[in-house]
Amino acid sequence: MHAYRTHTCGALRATDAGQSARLSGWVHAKRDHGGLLFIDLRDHYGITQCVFPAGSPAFAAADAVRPESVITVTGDVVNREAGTVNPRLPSGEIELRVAELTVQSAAEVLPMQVAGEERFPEDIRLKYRFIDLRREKIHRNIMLRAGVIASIRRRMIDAGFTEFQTPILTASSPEGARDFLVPSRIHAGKFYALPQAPQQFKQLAMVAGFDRYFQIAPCFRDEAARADRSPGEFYQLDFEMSYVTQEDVFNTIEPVIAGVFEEFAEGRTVTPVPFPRIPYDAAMLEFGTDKPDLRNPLRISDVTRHFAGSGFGLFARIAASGGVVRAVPAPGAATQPRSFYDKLNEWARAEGAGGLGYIVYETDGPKGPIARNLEAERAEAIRVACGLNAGDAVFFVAGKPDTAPKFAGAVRSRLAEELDLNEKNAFRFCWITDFPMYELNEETRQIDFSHNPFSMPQGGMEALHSQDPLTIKAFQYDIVCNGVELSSGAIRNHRPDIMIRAFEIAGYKADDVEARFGGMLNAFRYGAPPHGGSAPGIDRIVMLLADEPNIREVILFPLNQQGEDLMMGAPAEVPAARLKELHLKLDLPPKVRTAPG
RNA sequence: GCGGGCGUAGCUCAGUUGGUUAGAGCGCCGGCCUGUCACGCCGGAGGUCGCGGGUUCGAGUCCCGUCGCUCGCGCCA
Repeated sequence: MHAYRTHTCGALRATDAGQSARLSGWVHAKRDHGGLLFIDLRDHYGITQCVFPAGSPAFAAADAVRPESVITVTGDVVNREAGTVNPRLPSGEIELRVAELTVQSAAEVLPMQVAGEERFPEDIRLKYRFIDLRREKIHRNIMLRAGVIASIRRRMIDAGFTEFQTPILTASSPEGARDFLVPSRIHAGKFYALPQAPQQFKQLAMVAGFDRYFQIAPCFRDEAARADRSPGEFYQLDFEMSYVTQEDVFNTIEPVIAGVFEEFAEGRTVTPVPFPRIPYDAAMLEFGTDKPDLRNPLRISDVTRHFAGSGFGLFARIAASGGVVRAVPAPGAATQPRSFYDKLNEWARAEGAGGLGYIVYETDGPKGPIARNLEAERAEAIRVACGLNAGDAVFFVAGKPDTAPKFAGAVRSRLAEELDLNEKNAFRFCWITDFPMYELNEETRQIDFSHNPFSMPQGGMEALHSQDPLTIKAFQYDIVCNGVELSSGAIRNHRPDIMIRAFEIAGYKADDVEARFGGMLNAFRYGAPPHGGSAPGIDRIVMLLADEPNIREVILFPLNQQGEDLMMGAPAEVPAARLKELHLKLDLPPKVRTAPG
């Protein structure tokens, strides 16, 4: 018989009754009945109940063993008597009658329990992650993550992509977030940077003629954490394709994403391909955000013209001074009590809005403070414009064109929650397309790139010379699922002349561009294919599929919000000799935290 | 960098208007129990109420500061 096990703890069934078996695993739970003792033995595969009858030699050993100790037990597989079968356990028809018990590793008293569903504080869970990961939910999440990544690899390879590894020790990225730096020992005073994304490498792979690249790529950014953003590092499905238009990219990656979600959907519905394509401007109008949750059926409309010159003075004045009025429908809300409207108005004020006006369309006409001052035909026109019927209501957000639409988006989310309108058990995807190439920096009054400066402007060189920069769109797109931005991508600018002009508009001189992005520009001078791609976030995909609001629930060994590894003790101080070797001298701020607590 | 919330036993939490010896459940230790399955029952140990200062006859409770955790803003190709 094998030294540790003949079966796993999830393997034995009624058909195995009569055999002898050896199992190894953790003591999940122990139930001592005096003359009879049960141990639920757990491993990666499942749980098997082990019985230690009175007087058996293993009884005393079982009595002494603490939960989460690792033991090996040998005995006979027996059918459970009628009435003692556990239908919640796959192995619940049998149990192991133990004759021999060996303790492989005795556990000390635990800082947190594995059995049960008690919640434990994050710092304890992270410090004892190896115990936390034994718990069913997170163990399953990590296995889900592995399954998702395997599925992505299979589907990408089937779609003709090749996986490459790009450097981890590389040069500082030209844009975006703060880099993690690694000092060079050989080159005094110089630093490597960890890649924020393999952006330039994948583009260079296209220039090198590989046609379709992908990688489950680690990315490093020295920025603050959020619930849906892990500090320091994360993974993305980084991919790039040559000789493609934006539609080619969409048509290629949609089946991969939809396929992965369908594979792990477990009864939840997935948007069929092709995913809806929503231009940025339309998204900002209808949803008040560039990452709309399409499970929410509400659509915002612009009703500025209905209030312009109307009897409702407040909105008329806002309309006259260049402001906008946005309408958020609230179907069926006419039956809501007055407190419903008051509560929302209070919330709006707390959020910094002036308030939240509304019209309720009763069977005998429009009601509410606004309706009293608004001409009946205008109220009727708004009803028609918003597609409302008697019994519905509509809320209004009025203000400046840059803030009112976003707040209307918040109202849309809030109303759907309050009225319980969001579709359940669904993954609703869309593409957001046609992002603006540039935006006006409110502080400096200068024109900045609004997203990636390496995106191809729509209209190419001609647009850059003839159009108002703020009206130029880029071939830049996001995938959004249930209000979560999964990825952002673009058709890249592969033409040095167009790139220099694009940077010129954003205030960069040609020399600066050459100095900062010379490597890539140079590559584009020796024959570069038109190319584009994207990079969906792996962690966020798994979060959605696992239905977890916190990204740390889908990462094996995450850092805490302060970017510390409480288990390994990172970051850590290093010996003076190592610093000297790296030509570094510390210049610490006055208050240095030496030890936690 | 800024703001909200939290901090009481190993863990989850309760703790009245500031009042005398700070509680419960889980866990731990001991005892009882032959069919439980997060077993049950009885008993026990376990506390610098995050830390420091202040107000007060008296502080877990009020005030100030500070530290930690967490959520958000800034930031995030």
